[in-house]
Amino acid sequence: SHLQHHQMYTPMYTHPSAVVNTHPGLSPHPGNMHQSVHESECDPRELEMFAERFKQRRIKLGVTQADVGAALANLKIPGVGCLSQSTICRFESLTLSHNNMIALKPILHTWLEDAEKQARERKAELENGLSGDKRRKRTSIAAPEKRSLEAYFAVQPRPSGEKIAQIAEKLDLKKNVVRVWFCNQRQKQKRMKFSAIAAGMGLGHH
DNA sequence: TGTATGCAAATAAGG
DNA sequence: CCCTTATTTGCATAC
Repeated sequence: SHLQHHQMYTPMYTHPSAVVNTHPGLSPHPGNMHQSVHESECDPRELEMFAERFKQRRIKLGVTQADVGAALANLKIPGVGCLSQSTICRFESLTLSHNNMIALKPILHTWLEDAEKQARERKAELENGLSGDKRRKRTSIAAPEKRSLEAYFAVQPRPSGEKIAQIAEKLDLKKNVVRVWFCNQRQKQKRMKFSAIAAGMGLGHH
């Protein structure tokens, strides 16, 4: 239960095979992929090379990270929609978790092949009506609302569903947004408590 | 103007 | 349906 360890994909010195799992004794389960397919492609080295080559080829195509992210939706792969510029950027710089890198690799690989193929065919006709695809939306909670939520949290960190609905209405936010906010706030609280303890143990700095 | 990044929403998966 | 824990992304905004 180590929170906040968003173990980034560390390019160097990672053993080719001893990765993937965050918890030695717990369930691995990234969905339920059959890791038997091709494990050679999980090699950090291989990923590092792919990411670099991907960027080179992308630039050669004259496409931006944002373009790639948006274009992924046109690929129409089952569970794949578009991604943000941020994510593409992080993939190229290997600042995503190792598992995340592995999950995204085949998708970006497909896009690259497709894009180069089209470029070859001078198929100059971009985006048509297109993609009824969904991108994960991120709500931006304004400062005033955030302050109110913090005030509610201070008095009651775990409001009932009823209370949450009430707060949501008062702040003009979706109930689910408020519910998730409280969940995330609880996680944050826990992280803070941990780092505070760590600091108290002298593991911190100062 | 494209690219990084910090902070933290949204999701996944087991209860 | 909601929670927790672990993770995956995206908005905003700094380079």
